[in-house]
Amino acid sequence: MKTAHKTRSEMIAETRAKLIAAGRKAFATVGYTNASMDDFTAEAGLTRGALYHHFGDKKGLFESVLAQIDQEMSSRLDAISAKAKTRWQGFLDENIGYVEMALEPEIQRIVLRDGPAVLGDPAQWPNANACISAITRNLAALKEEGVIRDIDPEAMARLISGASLYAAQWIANSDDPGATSKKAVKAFRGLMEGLLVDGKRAS
Amino acid sequence: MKTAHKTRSEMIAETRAKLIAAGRKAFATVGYTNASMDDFTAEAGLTRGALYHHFGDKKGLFESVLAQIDQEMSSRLDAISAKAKTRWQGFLDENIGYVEMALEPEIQRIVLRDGPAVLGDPAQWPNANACISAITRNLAALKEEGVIRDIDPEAMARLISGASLYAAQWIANSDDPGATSKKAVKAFRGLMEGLLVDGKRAS
DNA sequence: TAATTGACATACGTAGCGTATGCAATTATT
DNA sequence: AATAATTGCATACGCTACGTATGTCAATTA
Repeated sequence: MKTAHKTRSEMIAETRAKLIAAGRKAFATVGYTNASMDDFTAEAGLTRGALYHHFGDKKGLFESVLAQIDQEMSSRLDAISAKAKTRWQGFLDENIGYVEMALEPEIQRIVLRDGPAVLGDPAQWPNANACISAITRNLAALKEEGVIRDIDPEAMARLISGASLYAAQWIANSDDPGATSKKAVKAFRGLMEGLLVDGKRAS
Repeated sequence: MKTAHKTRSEMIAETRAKLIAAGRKAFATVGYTNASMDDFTAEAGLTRGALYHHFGDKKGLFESVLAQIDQEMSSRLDAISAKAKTRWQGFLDENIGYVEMALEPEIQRIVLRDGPAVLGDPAQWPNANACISAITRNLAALKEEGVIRDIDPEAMARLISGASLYAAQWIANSDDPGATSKKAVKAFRGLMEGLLVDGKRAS
Protein backbone atom coordinates (compact mmCIF):
# COMPACT_ATOMS: atom_id res chain seq x y z
CA MET A 1 0.00 0.00 0.00
CA LYS A 2 1.14 3.47 -0.72
CA THR A 3 1.61 6.09 1.91
CA ALA A 4 -1.12 8.68 2.08
CA HIS A 5 1.50 11.22 3.09
CA LYS A 6 3.32 13.21 0.53
CA THR A 7 7.05 13.03 0.62
CA ARG A 8 8.90 15.86 2.30
CA SER A 9 10.17 17.54 -0.85
CA GLU A 10 6.66 17.53 -2.23
CA MET A 11 5.44 19.29 0.89
CA ILE A 12 8.17 21.88 0.50
CA ALA A 13 7.33 22.50 -3.12
CA GLU A 14 3.73 22.84 -2.15
CA THR A 15 4.55 25.40 0.52
CA ARG A 16 6.59 27.44 -1.91
CA ALA A 17 3.82 27.28 -4.45
CA LYS A 18 1.26 28.34 -1.88
CA LEU A 19 3.36 31.32 -0.84
CA ILE A 20 3.95 32.38 -4.42
CA ALA A 21 0.27 32.08 -5.21
CA ALA A 22 -0.78 34.03 -2.12
CA GLY A 23 1.82 36.73 -2.73
CA ARG A 24 0.90 36.97 -6.37
CA LYS A 25 -2.72 37.53 -5.51
CA ALA A 26 -1.93 40.14 -2.89
CA PHE A 27 0.59 41.98 -5.06
CA ALA A 28 -1.87 42.03 -7.93
CA THR A 29 -4.78 43.34 -5.94
CA VAL A 30 -3.33 45.78 -3.40
CA GLY A 31 0.17 46.29 -4.76
CA TYR A 32 3.57 45.46 -3.37
CA THR A 33 3.80 47.94 -0.51
CA ASN A 34 0.25 47.45 0.67
CA ALA A 35 0.53 43.71 0.69
CA SER A 36 0.92 42.60 4.30
CA MET A 37 3.09 39.55 4.69
CA ASP A 38 1.24 38.56 7.82
CA ASP A 39 -2.04 38.70 5.97
CA PHE A 40 -1.30 36.83 2.80
CA THR A 41 0.84 34.16 4.43
CA ALA A 42 -1.99 33.54 6.89
CA GLU A 43 -4.35 33.29 3.97
CA ALA A 44 -2.16 30.50 2.67
CA GLY A 45 -2.31 28.79 6.06
CA LEU A 46 1.27 29.75 6.87
CA THR A 47 3.25 32.49 8.61
CA ARG A 48 6.00 34.91 7.74
CA GLY A 49 8.43 32.38 9.10
CA ALA A 50 7.91 30.20 6.04
CA LEU A 51 8.32 33.15 3.74
CA TYR A 52 11.60 34.24 5.28
CA HIS A 53 12.85 30.70 5.23
CA HIS A 54 12.18 30.17 1.52
CA PHE A 55 12.57 33.60 -0.01
CA GLY A 56 14.74 35.60 2.36
CA ASP A 57 12.45 38.60 2.41
CA LYS A 58 9.47 40.24 0.79
CA LYS A 59 11.44 41.31 -2.24
CA GLY A 60 12.66 37.75 -2.71
CA LEU A 61 9.13 36.45 -2.94
CA PHE A 62 8.25 39.24 -5.34
CA GLU A 63 11.07 38.13 -7.62
CA SER A 64 9.71 34.62 -7.70
CA VAL A 65 6.21 35.84 -8.44
CA LEU A 66 7.54 37.97 -11.25
CA ALA A 67 9.53 35.11 -12.68
CA GLN A 68 6.40 32.98 -12.76
CA ILE A 69 4.34 35.60 -14.54
CA ASP A 70 7.13 36.36 -16.95
CA GLN A 71 7.32 32.75 -17.95
CA GLU A 72 3.61 32.56 -18.56
CA MET A 73 3.67 35.66 -20.72
CA SER A 74 6.58 34.35 -22.66
CA SER A 75 4.93 31.09 -23.56
CA ARG A 76 1.72 32.83 -24.51
CA LEU A 77 3.62 35.07 -26.90
CA ASP A 78 5.50 32.13 -28.35
CA ALA A 79 2.21 30.41 -29.06
CA ILE A 80 0.97 33.49 -30.89
CA SER A 81 3.98 33.98 -33.10
CA ALA A 82 4.21 30.28 -33.89
CA LYS A 83 0.89 30.52 -35.70
CA ALA A 84 1.85 33.30 -38.09
CA LYS A 85 2.63 32.68 -41.79
CA THR A 86 5.47 35.20 -42.12
CA ARG A 87 7.95 36.55 -39.63
CA TRP A 88 6.67 40.05 -40.16
CA GLN A 89 3.14 38.95 -39.47
CA GLY A 90 4.27 37.04 -36.42
CA PHE A 91 6.02 40.11 -35.21
CA LEU A 92 2.90 42.21 -35.57
CA ASP A 93 0.70 39.59 -33.94
CA GLU A 94 3.07 39.16 -31.06
CA ASN A 95 3.09 42.84 -30.32
CA ILE A 96 -0.63 43.09 -30.48
CA GLY A 97 -0.74 40.12 -28.15
CA TYR A 98 1.50 42.04 -25.82
CA VAL A 99 -0.90 44.97 -25.93
CA GLU A 100 -3.70 42.68 -24.97
CA MET A 101 -1.76 41.20 -22.07
CA ALA A 102 -0.96 44.67 -20.82
CA LEU A 103 -4.68 45.07 -20.40
CA GLU A 104 -4.69 42.49 -17.66
CA PRO A 105 -4.67 44.15 -14.23
CA GLU A 106 -2.32 41.60 -12.73
CA ILE A 107 0.29 42.22 -15.39
CA GLN A 108 -0.15 45.95 -15.24
CA ARG A 109 0.35 46.11 -11.53
CA ILE A 110 3.01 43.50 -10.89
CA VAL A 111 5.09 43.48 -14.03
CA LEU A 112 4.73 46.97 -15.41
CA ARG A 113 4.25 49.18 -12.41
CA ASP A 114 5.59 47.75 -9.18
CA GLY A 115 8.23 45.59 -10.81
CA PRO A 116 10.51 48.38 -11.97
CA ALA A 117 10.09 50.30 -8.71
CA VAL A 118 10.95 47.30 -6.56
CA LEU A 119 13.53 45.54 -8.67
CA GLY A 120 14.80 48.17 -11.09
CA ASP A 121 15.16 47.87 -14.84
CA PRO A 122 13.36 44.84 -16.31
CA ALA A 123 16.39 44.09 -18.47
CA GLN A 124 18.43 43.41 -15.33
CA TRP A 125 15.89 41.08 -13.77
CA PRO A 126 17.15 37.55 -13.06
CA ASN A 127 14.85 36.26 -15.78
CA ALA A 128 15.54 39.12 -18.14
CA ASN A 129 12.18 40.25 -19.38
CA ALA A 130 11.32 37.61 -21.89
CA CYS A 131 8.95 39.77 -23.86
CA ILE A 132 11.45 42.43 -24.70
CA SER A 133 14.06 39.92 -25.71
CA ALA A 134 11.50 38.16 -27.89
CA ILE A 135 10.78 41.40 -29.71
CA THR A 136 14.49 42.08 -29.94
CA ARG A 137 15.17 38.73 -31.57
CA ASN A 138 12.39 39.24 -34.05
CA LEU A 139 13.67 42.66 -35.03
CA ALA A 140 17.18 41.37 -35.44
CA ALA A 141 15.97 38.59 -37.73
CA LEU A 142 13.79 40.95 -39.75
CA LYS A 143 16.73 43.26 -40.20
CA GLU A 144 18.91 40.35 -41.28
CA GLU A 145 16.32 39.34 -43.85
CA GLY A 146 16.20 42.85 -45.22
CA VAL A 147 12.58 43.36 -44.31
CA ILE A 148 13.10 46.35 -42.07
CA ARG A 149 15.53 49.24 -42.09
CA ASP A 150 18.80 49.39 -40.21
CA ILE A 151 17.99 50.05 -36.57
CA ASP A 152 19.29 48.85 -33.21
CA PRO A 153 17.03 45.92 -32.34
CA GLU A 154 17.13 46.24 -28.59
CA ALA A 155 16.52 49.97 -28.53
CA MET A 156 13.68 49.65 -31.00
CA ALA A 157 12.22 46.78 -28.99
CA ARG A 158 12.03 49.07 -25.97
CA LEU A 159 10.33 51.83 -27.91
CA ILE A 160 7.85 49.42 -29.39
CA SER A 161 6.98 47.78 -26.10
CA GLY A 162 6.53 51.21 -24.57
CA ALA A 163 4.19 52.17 -27.36
CA SER A 164 2.28 48.92 -26.89
CA LEU A 165 1.97 49.43 -23.19
CA TYR A 166 0.66 52.93 -23.56
CA ALA A 167 -1.76 51.83 -26.20
CA ALA A 168 -3.05 49.17 -23.87
CA GLN A 169 -3.57 51.60 -21.05
CA TRP A 170 -5.25 54.05 -23.36
CA ILE A 171 -7.65 51.35 -24.42
CA ALA A 172 -8.22 50.13 -20.89
CA ASN A 173 -9.15 53.59 -19.66
CA SER A 174 -11.23 54.65 -22.62
CA ASP A 175 -15.01 54.90 -22.68
CA ASP A 176 -15.31 52.69 -25.72
CA PRO A 177 -12.52 50.09 -25.55
CA GLY A 178 -13.67 48.41 -28.72
CA ALA A 179 -13.40 51.51 -30.88
CA THR A 180 -10.25 52.72 -29.19
CA SER A 181 -8.66 49.34 -29.68
CA LYS A 182 -9.31 49.56 -33.43
CA LYS A 183 -7.71 52.98 -33.63
CA ALA A 184 -4.75 51.92 -31.51
CA VAL A 185 -4.04 48.79 -33.50
CA LYS A 186 -4.28 50.69 -36.78
CA ALA A 187 -1.91 53.38 -35.56
CA PHE A 188 0.43 50.75 -34.22
CA ARG A 189 0.47 49.01 -37.56
CA GLY A 190 1.21 52.34 -39.19
CA LEU A 191 4.07 52.99 -36.85
CA MET A 192 5.52 49.56 -37.54
CA GLU A 193 5.17 49.90 -41.29
CA GLY A 194 7.43 52.89 -41.01
CA LEU A 195 10.18 50.45 -40.16
CA LEU A 196 9.89 48.53 -43.42
CA VAL A 197 12.41 49.19 -46.12
CA ASP A 198 11.03 51.48 -48.81
CA GLY A 199 10.22 48.78 -51.30
CA LYS A 200 7.93 46.96 -48.93
CA ARG A 201 5.81 49.84 -47.78
CA ALA A 202 2.18 49.88 -48.72
CA SER A 203 1.21 53.46 -47.99
CA MET B 1 8.80 101.64 11.01
CA LYS B 2 7.99 98.50 9.14
CA THR B 3 7.72 95.19 10.75
CA ALA B 4 10.68 92.89 10.39
CA HIS B 5 8.27 89.96 10.40
CA LYS B 6 6.94 88.48 7.25
CA THR B 7 3.23 88.40 6.87
CA ARG B 8 1.47 85.23 7.86
CA SER B 9 0.67 83.98 4.38
CA GLU B 10 4.30 84.45 3.46
CA MET B 11 5.33 82.29 6.37
CA ILE B 12 2.90 79.62 5.29
CA ALA B 13 4.14 79.66 1.74
CA GLU B 14 7.65 79.40 3.03
CA THR B 15 6.78 76.38 5.15
CA ARG B 16 5.18 74.66 2.19
CA ALA B 17 8.18 75.42 0.04
CA LYS B 18 10.56 74.13 2.68
CA LEU B 19 8.64 70.89 2.97
CA ILE B 20 8.49 70.41 -0.77
CA ALA B 21 12.19 71.08 -1.09
CA ALA B 22 13.10 68.73 1.74
CA GLY B 23 10.82 66.01 0.44
CA ARG B 24 12.09 66.43 -3.09
CA LYS B 25 15.64 66.01 -1.95
CA ALA B 26 14.85 62.95 0.15
CA PHE B 27 12.73 61.31 -2.55
CA ALA B 28 15.45 61.93 -5.10
CA THR B 29 18.27 60.51 -3.04
CA VAL B 30 16.84 57.58 -1.08
CA GLY B 31 13.54 57.03 -2.88
CA TYR B 32 9.96 57.36 -1.78
CA THR B 33 9.65 54.41 0.58
CA ASN B 34 13.01 54.93 2.24
CA ALA B 35 12.39 58.61 2.84
CA SER B 36 11.51 59.02 6.50
CA MET B 37 9.06 61.83 7.09
CA ASP B 38 10.48 62.39 10.55
CA ASP B 39 13.94 62.78 9.09
CA PHE B 40 13.38 65.13 6.22
CA THR B 41 10.86 67.34 7.98
CA ALA B 42 13.35 67.72 10.83
CA GLU B 43 15.97 68.62 8.27
CA ALA B 44 13.69 71.44 7.21
CA GLY B 45 13.35 72.56 10.80
CA LEU B 46 9.79 71.24 11.03
CA THR B 47 7.87 68.13 12.08
CA ARG B 48 5.47 65.72 10.48
CA GLY B 49 2.70 67.82 11.94
CA ALA B 50 3.34 70.52 9.38
CA LEU B 51 3.43 67.98 6.58
CA TYR B 52 0.11 66.45 7.52
CA HIS B 53 -1.41 69.86 7.89
CA HIS B 54 -0.42 71.02 4.42
CA PHE B 55 -0.36 67.88 2.33
CA GLY B 56 -2.58 65.37 4.09
CA ASP B 57 -0.05 62.55 3.94
CA LYS B 58 3.20 61.40 2.45
CA LYS B 59 1.66 60.71 -0.92
CA GLY B 60 0.18 64.20 -0.97
CA LEU B 61 3.58 65.76 -0.56
CA PHE B 62 4.92 63.47 -3.25
CA GLU B 63 2.25 64.71 -5.62
CA SER B 64 3.27 68.29 -4.98
CA VAL B 65 6.91 67.48 -5.53
CA LEU B 66 6.02 65.72 -8.75
CA ALA B 67 3.91 68.65 -9.88
CA GLN B 68 6.81 70.99 -9.32
CA ILE B 69 9.20 68.84 -11.32
CA ASP B 70 6.60 68.36 -14.05
CA GLN B 71 6.25 72.08 -14.42
CA GLU B 72 9.98 72.55 -14.71
CA MET B 73 10.21 69.83 -17.33
CA SER B 74 7.31 71.30 -19.22
CA SER B 75 8.83 74.75 -19.49
CA ARG B 76 12.15 73.30 -20.52
CA LEU B 77 10.43 71.39 -23.30
CA ASP B 78 8.61 74.52 -24.42
CA ALA B 79 11.91 76.33 -24.62
CA ILE B 80 13.33 73.55 -26.77
CA SER B 81 10.53 73.46 -29.31
CA ALA B 82 10.45 77.25 -29.51
CA LYS B 83 13.96 77.23 -30.90
CA ALA B 84 13.36 74.84 -33.77
CA LYS B 85 13.26 76.05 -37.37
CA THR B 86 10.57 73.71 -38.65
CA ARG B 87 7.62 72.10 -37.00
CA TRP B 88 8.98 68.66 -37.71
CA GLN B 89 12.29 69.55 -36.15
CA GLY B 90 10.60 71.05 -33.12
CA PHE B 91 8.54 67.92 -32.78
CA LEU B 92 11.62 65.73 -32.86
CA ASP B 93 13.63 67.96 -30.54
CA GLU B 94 10.91 68.10 -27.97
CA ASN B 95 10.52 64.36 -27.80
CA ILE B 96 14.23 63.78 -27.73
CA GLY B 97 14.55 66.42 -25.06
CA TYR B 98 12.15 64.44 -22.98
CA VAL B 99 14.12 61.28 -23.43
CA GLU B 100 17.33 63.06 -22.52
CA MET B 101 15.91 64.43 -19.32
CA ALA B 102 15.81 60.84 -18.19
CA LEU B 103 19.54 61.16 -17.67
CA GLU B 104 18.98 63.31 -14.61
CA PRO B 105 18.98 61.24 -11.41
CA GLU B 106 16.25 63.26 -9.78
CA ILE B 107 13.93 62.73 -12.72
CA GLN B 108 14.93 59.11 -12.96
CA ARG B 109 14.05 58.34 -9.42
CA ILE B 110 11.06 60.56 -8.73
CA VAL B 111 9.29 60.82 -12.06
CA LEU B 112 10.17 57.60 -13.82
CA ARG B 113 10.66 55.00 -11.13
CA ASP B 114 8.79 55.86 -7.96
CA GLY B 115 6.13 58.01 -9.59
CA PRO B 116 4.29 55.23 -11.39
CA ALA B 117 4.47 52.93 -8.37
CA VAL B 118 3.15 55.55 -5.97
CA LEU B 119 0.63 57.42 -8.09
CA GLY B 120 -0.26 54.89 -10.73
CA ASP B 121 -0.30 55.01 -14.50
CA PRO B 122 1.61 58.07 -15.74
CA ALA B 123 -0.81 58.36 -18.63
CA GLN B 124 -3.38 59.54 -16.12
CA TRP B 125 -1.22 62.28 -14.66
CA PRO B 126 -2.43 65.79 -15.50
CA ASN B 127 0.86 66.71 -17.08
CA ALA B 128 1.01 63.61 -19.20
CA ASN B 129 -2.30 64.53 -20.71
CA ALA B 130 -1.06 68.01 -21.46
CA CYS B 131 1.96 66.46 -23.07
CA ILE B 132 -0.14 64.14 -25.18
CA SER B 133 -2.36 66.89 -26.46
CA ALA B 134 0.70 68.91 -27.40
CA ILE B 135 2.02 65.99 -29.41
CA THR B 136 -1.42 65.44 -30.91
CA ARG B 137 -1.63 69.03 -32.13
CA ASN B 138 1.81 68.79 -33.62
CA LEU B 139 0.99 65.58 -35.45
CA ALA B 140 -2.28 66.97 -36.78
CA ALA B 141 -0.49 70.04 -38.13
CA LEU B 142 2.27 67.94 -39.66
CA LYS B 143 -0.30 65.77 -41.37
CA GLU B 144 -2.11 68.85 -42.64
CA GLU B 145 1.13 70.17 -44.06
CA GLY B 146 1.77 66.88 -45.83
CA VAL B 147 4.93 66.17 -43.89
CA ILE B 148 3.82 62.89 -42.38
CA ARG B 149 1.64 60.06 -43.59
CA ASP B 150 -2.03 59.68 -42.97
CA ILE B 151 -2.39 58.52 -39.39
CA ASP B 152 -4.75 59.22 -36.53
CA PRO B 153 -2.99 61.98 -34.61
CA GLU B 154 -4.29 61.15 -31.17
CA ALA B 155 -3.62 57.44 -31.43
CA MET B 156 -0.14 58.08 -32.75
CA ALA B 157 0.52 60.64 -30.03
CA ARG B 158 -0.25 57.99 -27.43
CA LEU B 159 2.11 55.50 -29.02
CA ILE B 160 4.87 58.05 -29.32
CA SER B 161 4.64 59.28 -25.79
CA GLY B 162 4.60 55.69 -24.61
CA ALA B 163 7.74 55.02 -26.59
CA SER B 164 9.39 58.13 -25.15
CA LEU B 165 8.42 57.25 -21.64
CA TYR B 166 9.70 53.73 -21.92
CA ALA B 167 12.89 54.88 -23.52
CA ALA B 168 13.29 57.26 -20.63
CA GLN B 169 12.76 54.47 -18.13
CA TRP B 170 15.19 52.28 -19.96
CA ILE B 171 17.81 55.00 -19.74
CA ALA B 172 16.97 55.78 -16.14
CA ASN B 173 17.51 52.20 -15.05
CA SER B 174 20.50 51.36 -17.18
CA ASP B 175 24.04 50.95 -15.93
CA ASP B 176 25.42 53.43 -18.43
CA PRO B 177 22.77 56.10 -19.00
CA GLY B 178 24.97 58.07 -21.34
CA ALA B 179 25.47 55.25 -23.81
CA THR B 180 21.91 54.03 -23.50
CA SER B 181 20.63 57.51 -24.15
CA LYS B 182 22.53 57.68 -27.43
CA LYS B 183 21.06 54.40 -28.59
CA ALA B 184 17.58 55.37 -27.52
CA VAL B 185 17.64 58.73 -29.26
CA LYS B 186 18.90 57.22 -32.47
CA ALA B 187 16.25 54.54 -32.47
CA PHE B 188 13.59 57.08 -31.64
CA ARG B 189 14.64 59.22 -34.58
CA GLY B 190 14.43 56.15 -36.76
CA LEU B 191 10.97 55.35 -35.54
CA MET B 192 9.77 58.88 -36.21
CA GLU B 193 11.26 59.01 -39.66
CA GLY B 194 9.05 56.09 -40.53
CA LEU B 195 6.14 58.48 -40.24
CA LEU B 196 7.35 60.80 -42.96
CA VAL B 197 5.77 60.58 -46.38
CA ASP B 198 7.93 58.61 -48.79
CA GLY B 199 9.41 61.59 -50.54
CA LYS B 200 10.81 63.06 -47.35
CA ARG B 201 12.56 60.00 -46.02
CA ALA B 202 16.31 59.98 -45.78
CA SER B 203 17.07 56.31 -45.25
C1' DT C 1 16.87 4.13 18.38
C1' DA C 2 19.62 8.09 18.90
C1' DA C 3 21.26 12.10 16.51
C1' DT C 4 20.78 15.60 13.20
C1' DT C 5 18.87 18.33 9.95
C1' DG C 6 15.66 21.58 8.36
C1' DA C 7 10.92 23.44 7.62
C1' DC C 8 8.19 26.39 9.78
C1' DA C 9 6.12 28.93 13.96
C1' DT C 10 6.50 32.04 17.81
C1' DA C 11 8.19 35.97 20.23
C1' DC C 12 10.33 40.27 20.46
C1' DG C 13 12.33 44.73 19.17
C1' DT C 14 11.90 48.68 16.28
C1' DA C 15 10.77 52.07 12.72
C1' DG C 16 7.53 54.67 10.58
C1' DC C 17 2.84 56.20 9.56
C1' DG C 18 -1.62 58.41 10.85
C1' DT C 19 -4.62 60.60 14.30
C1' DA C 20 -5.90 63.04 18.26
C1' DT C 21 -4.82 66.62 21.02
C1' DG C 22 -2.46 70.82 22.69
C1' DC C 23 -0.66 75.48 22.24
C1' DA C 24 0.47 79.87 20.72
C1' DA C 25 0.11 83.37 17.41
C1' DT C 26 -2.65 85.65 14.22
C1' DT C 27 -7.12 87.39 12.77
C1' DA C 28 -11.91 88.55 13.58
C1' DT C 29 -15.61 90.55 16.49
C1' DT C 30 -17.68 93.80 19.51
C1' DA D 1 -8.84 97.48 23.15
C1' DA D 2 -10.29 93.22 24.90
C1' DT D 3 -12.05 88.96 24.07
C1' DA D 4 -13.27 85.25 20.98
C1' DA D 5 -12.37 82.31 17.07
C1' DT D 6 -9.25 80.45 13.78
C1' DT D 7 -5.30 78.02 12.30
C1' DG D 8 -0.48 76.78 11.60
C1' DC D 9 2.25 73.62 13.57
C1' DA D 10 4.15 70.56 17.48
C1' DT D 11 3.63 66.78 20.73
C1' DA D 12 1.99 62.41 22.21
C1' DC D 13 0.01 58.09 21.42
C1' DG D 14 -1.38 53.77 19.23
C1' DC D 15 -1.00 50.69 15.50
C1' DT D 16 0.86 48.19 11.75
C1' DA D 17 4.37 45.81 9.55
C1' DC D 18 8.96 44.41 8.94
C1' DG D 19 13.23 41.71 10.32
C1' DT D 20 15.65 38.70 13.54
C1' DA D 21 16.39 35.51 16.99
C1' DT D 22 14.86 31.56 18.95
C1' DG D 23 12.01 27.51 19.61
C1' DT D 24 9.89 23.07 18.15
C1' DC D 25 8.55 19.10 15.94
C1' DA D 26 8.74 16.01 12.03
C1' DA D 27 11.58 13.67 8.75
C1' DT D 28 15.80 11.87 7.47
C1' DT D 29 20.19 9.64 8.58
C1' DA D 30 23.46 6.92 11.23
